[in-house]
Amino acid sequence: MAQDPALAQASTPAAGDTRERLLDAAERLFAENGFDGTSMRALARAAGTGLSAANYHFGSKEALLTAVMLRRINPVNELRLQRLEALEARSRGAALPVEAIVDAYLRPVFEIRAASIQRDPNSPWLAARIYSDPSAAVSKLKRELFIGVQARFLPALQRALPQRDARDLEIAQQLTTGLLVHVLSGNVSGNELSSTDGGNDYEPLLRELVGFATAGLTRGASA
Amino acid sequence: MAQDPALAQASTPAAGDTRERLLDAAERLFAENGFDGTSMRALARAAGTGLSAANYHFGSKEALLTAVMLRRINPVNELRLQRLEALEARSRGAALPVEAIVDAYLRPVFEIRAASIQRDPNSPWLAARIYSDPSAAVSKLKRELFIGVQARFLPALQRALPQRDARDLEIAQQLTTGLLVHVLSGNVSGNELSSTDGGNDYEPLLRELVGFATAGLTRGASA
DNA sequence: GTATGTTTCGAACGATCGTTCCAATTGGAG
DNA sequence: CTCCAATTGGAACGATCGTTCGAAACATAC
Repeated sequence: MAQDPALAQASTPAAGDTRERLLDAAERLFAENGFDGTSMRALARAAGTGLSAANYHFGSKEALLTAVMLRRINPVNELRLQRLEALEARSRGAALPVEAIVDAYLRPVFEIRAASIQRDPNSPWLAARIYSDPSAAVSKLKRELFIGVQARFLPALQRALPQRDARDLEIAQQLTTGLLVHVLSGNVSGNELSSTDGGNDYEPLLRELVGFATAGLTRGASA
Repeated sequence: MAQDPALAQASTPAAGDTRERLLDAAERLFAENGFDGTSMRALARAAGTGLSAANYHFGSKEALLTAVMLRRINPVNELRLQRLEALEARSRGAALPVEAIVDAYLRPVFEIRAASIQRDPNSPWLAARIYSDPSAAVSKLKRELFIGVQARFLPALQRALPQRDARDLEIAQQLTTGLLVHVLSGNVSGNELSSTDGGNDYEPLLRELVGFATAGLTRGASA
């Protein structure tokens, strides 16, 4: 049956973005119901595709999870490192302010989310909630994605706080990550990371977060 | 077939502690693999019981989860409130040191775990890891169990830090809970909450935790 | 002894899981 | 047009899920 071309195009919706729609749906559902709590069927239905499309594009549920996490985390980590390097380039070897390091570590998460929301107000951004998923598949990925950046930021913190015990400082750094995860998991009230204001209303929360972490890292040492 | 009485008794192991063994196994498995990632069959096998025993004692998987969490959290919350009241009774209306409030909030978790380990070195203590479970069943319980105690501690913090904005202070309090959850989730290296030293080696980690949280809560205000 | 209520177990139920297979459809290249 | 590779949807697979059921095994009171 001869169809209107525009309609025919709609029958294969938006031409090959099935893969992206699957990623979006997976991100949202994994975040809301966890990895084990999300079925491939619910995922395919949310993406508006058939069940086998997900397995065709990603091979398995676990591979889909990996793709979801990498898509969100890689830009964040790149921006983090870029900020840190910019700070170091400007300071010419001198120790950086702790608050600047913390800001370079935390802010990119919110910035990239805001950019994502401005592109699409309905863009899911619950990826970080996945980090608290106890599923074995998640735990494996989690470490790999966090450890690289943390290892890069730790020396900067040590140079900024030479008087603090290196071991304690490492713990404090991991606690900072804990703060971030807790916020992004939605466990902090007032965490309206919604689309109002184009996702740019994160500043008060981020400020509290940076201040809290900076204070915790510094601790008695000269700020 | 006539059996040795001791052997016959062993066939019904330890006489009716099936319920407790189910709770222990559930706590361990829920913490390791999440709520959705733990099957009733794996749970029964770990407890050394039949599959239907769990449903007989608890009625459903979700009810079992509730029982697991209540068993661990109630003693902790009671001890928390008891400590806070003791502090207030001694100060006779004066504002409490922030660090003392934070200590009263965080320390009971580690103390009760240490006591639990001394009773049974193999005692599971991963209950708090459940808090990071994104399962819907967990989320529902979580708020109820946390909110009561937080609401009791917040006024004490506000009296101790009257110069801080009440709203920011509430966020900071929730961030403190985030620190605790992150530590108990095993995401902080050096978190060897193992049975060595009878579980009493938590002091360095707890000290870092209290110090971090206190600094974050206080922030610029006079300590 | 019998009777009663509690506890445990193994089998089975229907539902849903992740994955696989196959036919149908699509979009270009020759 | 034909042909080919990429993509999609629907049916089906075996496995496992939470739960239910009925028959044994148990302790206890009479």
